[in-house]
Amino acid sequence: MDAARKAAQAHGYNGLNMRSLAENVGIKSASIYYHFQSKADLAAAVAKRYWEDSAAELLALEESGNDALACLKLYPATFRRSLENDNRMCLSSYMAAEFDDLPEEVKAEVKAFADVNVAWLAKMLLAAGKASVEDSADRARAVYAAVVGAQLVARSRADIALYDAMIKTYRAVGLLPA
Amino acid sequence: MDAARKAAQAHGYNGLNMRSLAENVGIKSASIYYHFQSKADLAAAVAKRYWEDSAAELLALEESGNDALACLKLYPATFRRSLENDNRMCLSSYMAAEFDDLPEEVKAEVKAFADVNVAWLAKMLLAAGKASVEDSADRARAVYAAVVGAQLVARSRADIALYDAMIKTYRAVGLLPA
DNA sequence: AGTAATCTACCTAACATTAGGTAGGCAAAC
DNA sequence: GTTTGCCTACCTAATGTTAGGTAGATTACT
Repeated sequence: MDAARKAAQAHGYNGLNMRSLAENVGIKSASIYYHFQSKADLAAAVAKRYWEDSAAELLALEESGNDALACLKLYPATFRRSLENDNRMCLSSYMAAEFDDLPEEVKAEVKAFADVNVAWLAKMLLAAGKASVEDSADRARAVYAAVVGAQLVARSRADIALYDAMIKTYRAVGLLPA
Repeated sequence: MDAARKAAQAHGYNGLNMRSLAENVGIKSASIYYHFQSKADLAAAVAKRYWEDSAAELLALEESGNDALACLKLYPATFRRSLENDNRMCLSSYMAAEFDDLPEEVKAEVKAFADVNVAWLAKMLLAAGKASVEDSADRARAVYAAVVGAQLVARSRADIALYDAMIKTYRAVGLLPA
């Protein structure tokens, strides 16, 4: 599943390949079917674990003694790590592009990732006094989309500095707390 | 090429398929190879026309009597149109996700689209007094990334209202002129 | 304790389908 | 009469997936 996640973060659902995945893990592709019913099933499991890990990471951040403002400042780093990891991108972002061609079961998990992130951001924005109860959800979605976009653009140039520059600008204009 | 563009906007380079493309146009897939040497060649041509059309559209906007500020206000509408068109997305954004697996010739055209858009945005931001000479490029890239991200997120929910809400928030925080 | 049954995690070999791509031919247009 | 645009009929490689089998560990039964 870890290898599958990495592959999907680099090549998407469509580019995820049972044979090379198996090869990476050191087994034959047929053996994958002992663990997962289908490629869709595998991808759904991977996407599920992906947002669960993200949720756990965000919760840990929240409970690590950092206040809401500090958490918000650290948020872009979570997306930066994908780029650091061989210029990969967020699994959910890649699959958002492929969305119309995704099996239903995968779609649901992809949505969940965005939901988890937006909900966390909304909570933090509210707690940090950066948004009101009414607009925290909207603000959170905007922040999420902007960060996702920055990652996508930076990836297409394989340039993390570009990501950093965009995040910096988001902060300068007040989309993200400085 | 028009059909290929539409297909690529919905399914990406990887999802672009010579057979169904030919079928859509009413010819056989072999006949495509009379016009284009390869799938990569076709995709490069499509991507090239795509950014050329975008450049022409932005130039037209600029020369239509609108001032820089008005142009900036209209910019998000260009990305909105893709969503209006059967929930498609920007060709360049989709291919930015697929970037590592793209043929060299296609990569170049995908980059060109972003360059054209960022350059235009930088020019407008500067002219509208929304950025200085030093930071107009950075600001432009941030705007571009944010809009791209909003389109990606909205597409994954097939919800244009979501796109509008995010653009509205970008304006509220000052990333885009209100 | 020793044997039988079952489970685990993989294998080889093939399946059907789809992909991009090619060779050569045919008909209309210039 | 050559160029244009398309065709039929393939090819090769790759895809997800299945069938059938196997070595070794685990469990159940006598």
